[in-house]
Amino acid sequence: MPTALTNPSKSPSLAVSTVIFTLRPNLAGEMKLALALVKRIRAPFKEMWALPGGPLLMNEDLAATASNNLLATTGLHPRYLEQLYAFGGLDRSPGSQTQERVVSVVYWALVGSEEAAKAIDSQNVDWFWADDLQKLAFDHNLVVEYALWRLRNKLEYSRLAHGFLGERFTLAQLREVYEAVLARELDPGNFRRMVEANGAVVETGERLEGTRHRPPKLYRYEASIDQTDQGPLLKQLKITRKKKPGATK
Amino acid sequence: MPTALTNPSKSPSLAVSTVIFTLRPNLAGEMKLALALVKRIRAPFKEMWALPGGPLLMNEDLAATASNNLLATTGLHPRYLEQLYAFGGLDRSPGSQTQERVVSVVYWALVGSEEAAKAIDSQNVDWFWADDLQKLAFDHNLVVEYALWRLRNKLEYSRLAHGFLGERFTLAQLREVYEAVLARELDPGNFRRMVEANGAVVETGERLEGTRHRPPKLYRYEASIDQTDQGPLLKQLKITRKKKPGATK
DNA sequence: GCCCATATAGTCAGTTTGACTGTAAGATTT
DNA sequence: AAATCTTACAGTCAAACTGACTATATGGGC
Repeated sequence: MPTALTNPSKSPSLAVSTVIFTLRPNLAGEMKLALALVKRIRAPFKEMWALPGGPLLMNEDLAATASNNLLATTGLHPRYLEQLYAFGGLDRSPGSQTQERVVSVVYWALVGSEEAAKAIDSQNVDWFWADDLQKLAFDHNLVVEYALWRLRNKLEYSRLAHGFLGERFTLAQLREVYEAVLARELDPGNFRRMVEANGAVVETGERLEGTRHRPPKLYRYEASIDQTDQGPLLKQLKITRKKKPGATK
Repeated sequence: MPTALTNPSKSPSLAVSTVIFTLRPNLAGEMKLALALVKRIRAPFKEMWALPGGPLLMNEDLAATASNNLLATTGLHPRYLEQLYAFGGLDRSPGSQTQERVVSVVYWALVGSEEAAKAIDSQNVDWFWADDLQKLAFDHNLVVEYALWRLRNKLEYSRLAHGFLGERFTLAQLREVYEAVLARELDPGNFRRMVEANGAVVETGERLEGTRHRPPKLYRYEASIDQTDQGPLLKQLKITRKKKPGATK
């Protein structure tokens, strides 16, 4: 029987994995960035933690596969989903000479904090702090590191934070998201100035009552300003909403 | 015989395509951004121009496939090569119900101007201006648009321009690259200030002789500063670099 | 009422950015 | 050889931006 390398006419198979981020309060009550991992139940890397994923099916979009996978493992729907990278090295799995070679298209996703809290309920799925990660299966440490880097870079010039928050939020809550993702404190005044200058966040007119201090205003994202910064790729999605037959790109 | 959609257990096959950029002088002698396309010789989209590409072989890296493909079609070696995106929609090819579904991992590459000039010599391969593109096969117009967007965004905070230039170059030549890629004019003084502040470009001590005006200094890229900005992905290749340059005078 | 905690507003200096002006030096023209 | 042309290179100025900081506002708890 020919091994993978002696049969180069056969194409490697495709899988889709997802780095699922959320914010969770730690023991001290601070919001920290966490991600969902699943425990492998078979070789290779049996018993180690890994990113959730699965094969790409013939009748499913890449993004749909990621989304469905996310739903299957965590029971959640992503608030944000973006392709990260396609990993296709020859040595991604140990003993790859005799095994199937797999190319993984990795997505990264954000899920809301409240949903995430009550979501996972399985021995083999759990949340882990993003900044203090053990050795994971395959090349998943590198994958996570890259996803973290992308998340932190994109946060600045997009409305990514919305993926962690509800519809209405105070500036302090928004700042808390930024602080958790960037893993450093931000000056409240300067943060307010930055957000107001951006213009993507507007007042709702309401205030959050019930605090033991001055009630802060509630804000929301201005829907018309969608600067998620994927460049021309968003055209893909918007155009698919059009009617089916004979449509031109 | 089951078609693709009725046999979802089979995984889609994998291809690698590449957007190959170079700079070429137009009729007026100005450097403009161009890209290499190949003419399709069979259906679908027969006779239309498309991005060069081919299937992913079992014993080749994703990047190696892109690089080899580039060499096969243009006879050139890339000066820069980076993964762009994995395109895997269900409707990428017309009549996809009865055909193989293909997921394309797309790379984008830079090749030097001089090499590019004497490279392509085939009826079915040619250079096209990036800013004035006809309708291409498949979803390749979208792919090119995205590659263009990435190139323009990355140019600012990396040493991408090196991919178009020789080892030694004047600031005017470097500025010409920027102007061609960004498709707008830049102030020479401010450009010089920006480059000097960055620190990745240093004087060689030589000057370019033979011009009909004051001879400009020749510069080169400082090899130690490699800020191509792929985040942690570079660790894959080489274990180097830790700090960002940051401070400026 | 007073105090406390946070919201919100404003200040200030250092840095960056775009537009612009001035001077240097080799080649070409007269 | 002097005038002139063209680009290299240097410097100025104001507006915008940034990080650090101070001051005031306003509810709840006492």
